[in-house]
Amino acid sequence: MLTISKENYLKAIYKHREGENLPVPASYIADELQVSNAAISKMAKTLSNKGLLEYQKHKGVRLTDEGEKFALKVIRRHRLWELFLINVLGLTWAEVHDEAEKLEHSTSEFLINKMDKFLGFPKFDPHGSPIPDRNGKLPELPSVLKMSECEAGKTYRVARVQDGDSQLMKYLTRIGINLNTEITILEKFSFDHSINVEMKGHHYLLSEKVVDRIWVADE
Amino acid sequence: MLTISKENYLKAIYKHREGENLPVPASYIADELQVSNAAISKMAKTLSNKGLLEYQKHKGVRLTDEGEKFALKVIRRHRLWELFLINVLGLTWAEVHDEAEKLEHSTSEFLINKMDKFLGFPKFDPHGSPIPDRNGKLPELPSVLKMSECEAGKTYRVARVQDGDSQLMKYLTRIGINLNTEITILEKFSFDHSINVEMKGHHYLLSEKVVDRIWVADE
DNA sequence: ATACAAATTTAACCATGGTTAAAATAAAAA
DNA sequence: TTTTTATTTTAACCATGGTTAAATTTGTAT
Ligand SMILES: [Mn+2]
Ligand SMILES: [Mn+2]
Ligand SMILES: [Mn+2]
Ligand SMILES: [Mn+2]
Repeated sequence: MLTISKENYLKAIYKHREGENLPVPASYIADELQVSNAAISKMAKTLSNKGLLEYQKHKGVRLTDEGEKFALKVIRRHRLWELFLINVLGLTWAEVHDEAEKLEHSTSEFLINKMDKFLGFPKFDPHGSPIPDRNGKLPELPSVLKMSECEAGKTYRVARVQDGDSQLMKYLTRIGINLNTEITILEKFSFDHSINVEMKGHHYLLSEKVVDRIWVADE
Repeated sequence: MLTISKENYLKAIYKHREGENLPVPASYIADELQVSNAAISKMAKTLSNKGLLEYQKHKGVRLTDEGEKFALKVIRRHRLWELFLINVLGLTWAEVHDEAEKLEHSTSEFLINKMDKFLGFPKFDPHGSPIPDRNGKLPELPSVLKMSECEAGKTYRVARVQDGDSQLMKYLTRIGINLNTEITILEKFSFDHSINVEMKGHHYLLSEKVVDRIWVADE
């Protein structure tokens, strides 16, 4: 069994690339986990000695197959917990991430499989992120694009949002953005990358920070 | 927030006395937490400096009011999790303790209160142990006696069992002992403290180890 | 009262996962 | 190509929560 710290490192590394296995720079991990760069260098060695990372000095780290397996386990637990807390206990979009961040390290394989079954073997979590199955296999991903790359004039459907920032989640809830919400792009402003949209009869000017954290699909 | 270790220490100390606030010997805690006596001495100082324990060398430790408050919070989380896992996910009597032992340290006040409400503010956990409410108040305890102190010839109802040993829990399940099971004491053997009982038409010889971990009430 | 045994505490040590400050390396600019 | 800046690594240090072995205290028998 890995420690909580090690699980968080592997998850952070996986999240950065999510798909392609490109080297992840130390500073990204440091930022994500809120620790110093020095801590990353040290842990990179440790995890690399355990065979979970490929690590060459000054070249960032990459997950080995073994490392990826562990990362996917943690992500599976995280995402199943988020869905479970919403479906069963009625928590909100904005509330589940922080709870899942802790529960993901205290959940046995046995328990998470029970939860998975209870939920009907879901393929996506409440933020639209894919849930690895018990073998670590991800579902086929729908084709999505970042809202910042949308075409003006077209209408899209929200397919995924970046969770983790509960402020952002509250804001989205507040203005009524949820998974599958239909949004029409009215105008894109290149000087600050904000986007003017129409949604349920209302107009909103969404800042760069927001449109960079929402993925949409053709309706 | 306390660390996982500190939460476990406080819980272990509370569990030893469960009611009267008598000093708890170091060796009991060491045994319960599977650490050395030396670790207990050190932690006793630490927790006493934090105002959670009264500690005088060679005289054991006692929880302060503050310490007891924290212990009860951990116990609340533990017992609510056990009930939740049985009621919602269908885990068994024998399975829940170990899961709860980990989840109890990763559950926010917010989440545990949601669970409490979801379960209908239960007063007892699946093993018959009382659940502290959100203010740390315990329900009134039913009058029970240890099975080892029962009278031959009388019939009792199982009111509480000591969880924590999953082997024991499996054994009890195996022979059909559950909360509220009716048991008639046939004969007590003083030479090894075993007891011969009748239950659902079957006879069983229960060892001292077993009868010492079951509490019953008059039917 | 003395000796012995048991329980407890101290001392010295260790692994883990952090920190800050300095050194080294890589990348970007001049 | 040289200089400057940004990133990463190393070094020295620290807190936490463990360990074992030795010393101390307490309780029990003689
Ligand atoms: Mn999340
Ligand atoms: Mn986490
Ligand atoms: Mn339990
Ligand atoms: Mn525990």
